[in-house]
Parts: sequence; C-alpha cells; structure tokens
Amino acid sequence: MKFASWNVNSLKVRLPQLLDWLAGARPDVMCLQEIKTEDRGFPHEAIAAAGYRSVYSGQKTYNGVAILAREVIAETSTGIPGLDDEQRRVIAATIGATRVVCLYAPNGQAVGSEKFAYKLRWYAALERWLRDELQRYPRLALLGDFNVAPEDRDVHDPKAWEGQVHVSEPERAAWRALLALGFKDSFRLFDQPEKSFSWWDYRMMGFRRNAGLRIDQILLCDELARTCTAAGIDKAPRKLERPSDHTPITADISS
DNA sequence: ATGGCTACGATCCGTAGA
Repeated sequence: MKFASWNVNSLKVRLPQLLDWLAGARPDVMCLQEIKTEDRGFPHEAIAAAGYRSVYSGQKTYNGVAILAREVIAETSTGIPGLDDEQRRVIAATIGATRVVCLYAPNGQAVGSEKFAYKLRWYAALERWLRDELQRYPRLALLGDFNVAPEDRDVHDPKAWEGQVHVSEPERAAWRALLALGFKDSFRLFDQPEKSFSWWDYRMMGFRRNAGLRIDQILLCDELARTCTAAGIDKAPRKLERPSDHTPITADISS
C-alpha cells in the first residue's frame, strides 16, 4: 500500500497536476488538504475517471480536506469529536483494514495570537481523540499538513526561525505528544537527504533557494511502522508552472 | 526594508497562508 499526502492549495487550480501525479505515482490512498472548494463543487467525476473513489469535507475559500482511494472507502467521519469547529480540517475513513486520518492543522499565524491559541486547542483535542482511536483501530495512519516543523533539521534556517510559529516549543510539544501516543514519523524511519522540506515560500524564490520547512508528515502506528518500507518527498510537482507551495509526501507499507 | 507570492471573493483591494 502506498500512502500519499499533498496540500494542494486549491484543488480547482491544481486538479490537472493532481491527476498527472496520481497517474505517475499511483498511490493507493491520497490525502488532500486546502482543497478550498465546497462539497458540491468537488471534482468527483474527474477523480473517479482517474480510478479513485473520494470522500471530502469542503469549505469555500479556506481549508477543506479529502481522501482518495483506489479501494472502497468506509466509515467516513469528519472533524474532531469534542472540538466545536466550523473549519473543515479533518476527515477520517477506513480503507481495507487501515484507518486513515487526513489532517490540516491550523497555521497559528503568530506565537501568542488568538489563532495560535486555537492551534494549540486543536492539537490538544486531536491528541485526546487519537488516544481513543488507537484503541479502536490497530492500523491507524495520520497524514497531512501538521503545520509544525518537528526538529531544527526540518527547518532551512533554524536561527532565523527560532521561536517563530511552526517551530515554537509549544507547537513542537503538541506534535511530539502524538509520537508519545505511539506514532512514528515515517520519514525518519529511513536515511534522508539533509535539508529535506515539504513546503517552500512562494516569495523570495523560496524553492530555488531551498528555503523550506518539513511541515507535512505521515505518522504511523507501531503496526504500520513495522511494515513501512519507504518514505519520501516528491519535489517534482513544486517545479511545475503554478505549483502549490507544498509538495506531495509518500509512505509505502508492505502489509 | 517585517516586504517579497498566490488564491480567493470580492474589487480594482483585503484576508489568509507559512
């Protein structure tokens, strides 16, 4: 099973790139974030024609998440139980024997802001929920844009970013709390090139300078991590005309 | 220099992202 995740920053704009990428990479499960489209405008048919079923929780202008899969998608749920939230950031579904959670964590804007407080509340609710979900689902995977660079090696210029949103200690602690539940960061199960990132600022030629952050991750429960054979970042879509600011990430599971 | 792109929904600029 090949899992993938991509913050497309508007599915409407990126649909041709998504279809091309699916045809080449052929993931079994694809999680999308920032689709920025309402459910009634979701390109269900184009994605079906590419061989994928889809479930989604969309929203106009902002946020919006979706799960695509080659096999039957069951038990779809949206949002985080116990968190009253208008923003469409979470969708979960079962594909085969695997439970998949697609996440788009809040940005947080700036440390100390109201949006930062919301980000930490969101993470606390996520952790509480996943603690229960791990009991229910022995094969649980979290894929998405976590909006946290977990370690300094996930940051192009740690000095410049020190203490800033996405790298601050409260955010990193919230992210590590997921590992403490028993998840593994699939990317770090393998040797990886230095300066590996999944997002680059549109401004200041961020991609050309490799001025990026690794804020997109695939977290696997122990059972899935044990059978994970590869994990990586595909930078190719970031080089296209009109790219998303994020690029797809993948993890392969042998079971 | 606290900006610089990009997408969106509403204009002919403001909000948000990271």
